[in-house]
Amino acid sequence: MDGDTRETIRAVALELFSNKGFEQTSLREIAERVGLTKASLYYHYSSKQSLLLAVVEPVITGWRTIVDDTSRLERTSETVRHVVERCLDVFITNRAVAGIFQRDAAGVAVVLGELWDDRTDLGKRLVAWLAGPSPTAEDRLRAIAAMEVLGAVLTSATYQDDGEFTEDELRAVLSRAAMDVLRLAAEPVASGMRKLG
Amino acid sequence: MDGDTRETIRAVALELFSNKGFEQTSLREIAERVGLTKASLYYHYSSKQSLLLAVVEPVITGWRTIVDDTSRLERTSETVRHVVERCLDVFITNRAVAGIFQRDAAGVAVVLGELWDDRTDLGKRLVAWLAGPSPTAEDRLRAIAAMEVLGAVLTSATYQDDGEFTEDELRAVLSRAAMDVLRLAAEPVASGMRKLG
DNA sequence: GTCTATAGATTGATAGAC
DNA sequence: GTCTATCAATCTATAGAC
Repeated sequence: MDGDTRETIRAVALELFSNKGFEQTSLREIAERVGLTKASLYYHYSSKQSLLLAVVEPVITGWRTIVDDTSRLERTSETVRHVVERCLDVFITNRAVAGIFQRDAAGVAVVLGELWDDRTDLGKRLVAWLAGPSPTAEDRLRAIAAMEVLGAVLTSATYQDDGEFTEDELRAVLSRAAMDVLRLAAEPVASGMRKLG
Repeated sequence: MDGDTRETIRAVALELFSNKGFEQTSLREIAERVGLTKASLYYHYSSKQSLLLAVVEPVITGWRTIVDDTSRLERTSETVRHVVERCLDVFITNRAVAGIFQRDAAGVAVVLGELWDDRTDLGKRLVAWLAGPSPTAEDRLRAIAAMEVLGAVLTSATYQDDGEFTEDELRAVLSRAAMDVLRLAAEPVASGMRKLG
């Protein structure tokens, strides 16, 4: 267990970046927490930027996969729900990284450069798909709002002091709420008429 | 027109803080833009923190008023809609300040200290009211998600490259979307049965 | 692989002349 | 009220011994 050090550094960096923000976290602080000196970090990562990349890049890559898959799908009530749930899973699984983007967007954008623009473009593509073909302004705004709903995965912790929501609650409630925003909620069976549009 | 300088500084700071983030904006940069030296800024504002306060405090105070007013209201479909719309107005009117909170939360939280905690508490109180009395986990999560929907006022600009949404579109669409998330959407008249719960 | 020591740059803030 | 000059702190990053 020796290439372990590199991974330990990455884990500590992820935690600190996520809790305090990227710019607010110094390499000195990371080094202390790992039990090394600042200089030793540079043996494992050539710069603070490369450390951020190690933390962030795999998540963006995964995100890209989802968006690419999505663009090949026809947009129906079922596929939208499927995509929404897949996005939720990414948000839940990668809460920490998503938290970096959310809490320190300003600081991170500068350092990530093109990769940040990539991330933005992926968001745009996803929203465009969610909004459907030849969307009205309302369709596009609701697609954006639906993505915001998924972001509640991250902010929910702020509003709860006594324990968090379970992952199942987040998944179940937020996917339904997002579908509501997109006006694709399943018709309640009791009220008759299964298909209406 | 001489106390103007102080106001000019504030305006420039607001713009830069909002676009680049608080920590990412140096006093040197603000001074250059205003046409002064760094040292001269300190004649008008005693510190970078006090400059941030001048930008941010009035908005938080306004926000507090809304939340205080709200807690005195009984929660009905109509009052919820009213509160949602009032929140939307604050978001729209103070887009720039809200953008500071959203894009550089990490950097701003440290400097604002107790005032940041105040802001957080106001958010919690509003969400608690929106969730209604003795709420389930779903009620609380949906209240949080509804607030996120209002945040689309800020992010919508990111997703649009060709022109922005009008304020009227933001107001109309996002208030309806938030009500959908809260499951308080007006019953469509055509489907009969006005009151169901 | 880890260390000490330090370079080089930037920042928030102050002193004091005008 | 604005300036020049400077301080002290902090940060990323590098050099070189072990």
